[in-house]
Amino acid sequence: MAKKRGLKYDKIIDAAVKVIAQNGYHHSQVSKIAKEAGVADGTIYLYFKNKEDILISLFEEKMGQFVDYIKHKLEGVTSDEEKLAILINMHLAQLEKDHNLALVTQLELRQSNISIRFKVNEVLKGYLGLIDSIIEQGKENGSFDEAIDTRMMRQVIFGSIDEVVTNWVMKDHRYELAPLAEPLHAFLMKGMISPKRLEEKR
Amino acid sequence: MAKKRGLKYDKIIDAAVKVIAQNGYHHSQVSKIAKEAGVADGTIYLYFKNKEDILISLFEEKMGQFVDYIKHKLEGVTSDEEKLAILINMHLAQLEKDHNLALVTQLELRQSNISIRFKVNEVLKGYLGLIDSIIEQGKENGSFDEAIDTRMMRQVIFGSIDEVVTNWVMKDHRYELAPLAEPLHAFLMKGMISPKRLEEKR
Amino acid sequence: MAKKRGLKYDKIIDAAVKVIAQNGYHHSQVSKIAKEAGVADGTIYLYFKNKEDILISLFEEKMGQFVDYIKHKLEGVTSDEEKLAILINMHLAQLEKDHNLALVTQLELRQSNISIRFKVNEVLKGYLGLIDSIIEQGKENGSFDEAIDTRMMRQVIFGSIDEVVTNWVMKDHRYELAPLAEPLHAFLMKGMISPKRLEEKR
Amino acid sequence: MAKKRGLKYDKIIDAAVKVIAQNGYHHSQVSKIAKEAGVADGTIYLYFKNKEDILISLFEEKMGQFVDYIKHKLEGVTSDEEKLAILINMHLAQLEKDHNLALVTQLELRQSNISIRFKVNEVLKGYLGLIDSIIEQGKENGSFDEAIDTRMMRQVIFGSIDEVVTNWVMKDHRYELAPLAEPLHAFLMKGMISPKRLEEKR
DNA sequence: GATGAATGAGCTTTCATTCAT
DNA sequence: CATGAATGAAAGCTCATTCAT
Repeated sequence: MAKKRGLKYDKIIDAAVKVIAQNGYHHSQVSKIAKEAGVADGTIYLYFKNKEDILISLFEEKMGQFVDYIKHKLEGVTSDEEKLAILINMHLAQLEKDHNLALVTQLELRQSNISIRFKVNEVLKGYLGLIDSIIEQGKENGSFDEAIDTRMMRQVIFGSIDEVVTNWVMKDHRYELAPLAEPLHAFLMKGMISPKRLEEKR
Repeated sequence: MAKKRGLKYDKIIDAAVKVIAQNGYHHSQVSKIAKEAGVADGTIYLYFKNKEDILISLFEEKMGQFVDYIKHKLEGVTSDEEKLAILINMHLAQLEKDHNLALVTQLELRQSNISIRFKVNEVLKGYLGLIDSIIEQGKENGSFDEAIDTRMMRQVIFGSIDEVVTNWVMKDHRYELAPLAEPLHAFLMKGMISPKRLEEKR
Repeated sequence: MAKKRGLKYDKIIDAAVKVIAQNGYHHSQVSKIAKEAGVADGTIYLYFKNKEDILISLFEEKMGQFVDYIKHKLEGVTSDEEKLAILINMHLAQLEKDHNLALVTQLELRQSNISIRFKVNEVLKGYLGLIDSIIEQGKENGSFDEAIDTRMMRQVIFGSIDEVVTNWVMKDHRYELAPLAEPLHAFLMKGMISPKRLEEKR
Repeated sequence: MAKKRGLKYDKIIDAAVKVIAQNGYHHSQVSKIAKEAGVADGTIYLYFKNKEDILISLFEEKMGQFVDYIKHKLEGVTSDEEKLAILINMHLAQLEKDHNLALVTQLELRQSNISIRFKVNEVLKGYLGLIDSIIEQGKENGSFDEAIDTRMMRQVIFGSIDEVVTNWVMKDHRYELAPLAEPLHAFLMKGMISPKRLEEKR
């Protein structure tokens, strides 16, 4: 029933990001999104099951691109430390490039009800899995401290980045975000680096 | 008009925590909270300006107690490292003690609209300021690395703790939370400790 | 939740009969009924579960009065033949007195969906049971032919009266209805009278 | 514009009967009927003016066949009493043979709005006229009581049969319908038979 | 202070119908 | 003839807030 492809599908997704960023989730009526997309209200329902589905699809779509892009950037990189650096950098850079998207993912998407939150988390798993795999590989390669619990390390990494971005959004994007990647990476590395590798560095 | 004190004031706050935790934010009508509190719908408006005000007051009230309690625990503690350990420990322990409150602060409160988010952030500033002061003092005392930006360090600390708690809540409190304080503290300390102090440790 | 009594309850029922008779069921918006009743839209939902519930309650209310009234008229009547005469007469006379109600029961109420039809039938059972008891008693008393199946006889009686009323409604009440009671009764009696009683009559 | 003939015309009519019987009138969207008929939504509008027109045409078509078939069966029958017996029998037997059609004519068709009801009644006139002509002829031939009003007699006949069928449909076709024709006919005849003929019978 | 009946604004979704291809 | 993607009007119901008692 709901077609997940087509020119209008993309138009509606983009309209939704814009309208929700501008008006907030609770004031983004379907009719407003339709108008912005240049389609009739009913057309929305040819492409999406309901209003919730717009939100989830929006996140799936953008998050998918996001993860794919980062994976692409990581290809060929051998240093585990650098991998983490690239991930943090891309995360901040991508959201800095699209203020509206940042607003939606950091604030509006979290206003939705819990059933959406769970679906969002499902989508997020792809990204969290990516972080996990970087950590695991680093531990195997002897780059990262084997003693550290992967889940905890991932929570610190994702929680830190997320908090940094949210603070930036709530401060109205008044400062540059990407430059915060380097010190954040440096800080995290001090906690993650394996004792042996630390020794070598001296 | 809205009195911020009284027996019924407290009853309503506690009813709100319970009702929101049980039913979710979007299904917590004012009438339901009134019923749980054992007062009439209209009575709510003698103590709170509107529904938003219940939420914000709830957070102010609980967060205030939370911060006061941690401040109290920190009194007399001289080691900066230990201060941070206590803060993390208290944070996790307090929320583990009250599942309902954890549900409300980690998930439900964030579903409200942005104007509430900003007011909640205002309340949160007291707690974030506490973290900042621990960091600053630690830097002054030579316990923490002076080179690290205080804001970033606070974002990492708060973001990490918050992510750890949210994961625990979304996993239905299926594991113990407080034991996660120690490894988290250890991890963070590796990134924060001053080079000089690190040297001494060897 | 839905209060089945009160001044406004009656006002809404009466408004519904009027509005539905005038506009037809599908063009009788809840807001229109509320306006006619002189209450707010939301007030409707303090007294009725939903729009369907107005219809069913309307029928319950009116049918209840209808059956009670006929039962009252039958009190003290001993002749089974006369009982049937009174029932037919009352049925036609009552509906003739209230054109709007006749319109609603004969046409509009049957436009509703099947779930309503079944509930309406449930309410109707009280009336059909009354007819059944007249038949049974007549058979016991030797007034009516024992050989005739009660259910079939009731279907003929009710079906005939109903068809007569519906024809009158669809002909815009352009002729008098009550006078049709006598010939209808006479006709039905010829089929129902017991052979023995018939013999006596000669 | 709307062609009343063609292969697809019949396909759509039959699809409508099936879909309405299965899903109920209010859940029988044009698109569903189109799908069942194996044509595009738009094609419906090449054969029918609008949705109402499908319903009316359906009834015209089926009712026409129905009346033709009964007329055919009545050919050559000379006894007026037997004519009525055949009519009742055919009426019940035809609907018993097609449960879907019975569902549609007895319940679903009556859920449509009043303008349809009037058009349906127009179509019904052919059948009612047939009943009328049997009555009139019977009165002329001295078989039926001349004193009885033809319209009333027809209302009793049609009302009774209709009620019998509706009861059967609402009881989910749980018993056999055709066997009810004989007692119904016998009952009606007792009221209709002319006094003179009755005398002869003794 | 306390009550709770009443208010009425606000929005998602369906589906008959059209028309460019 | 046939298609089916697109249209857009239309309405039931909820719930925060008020105010007469």
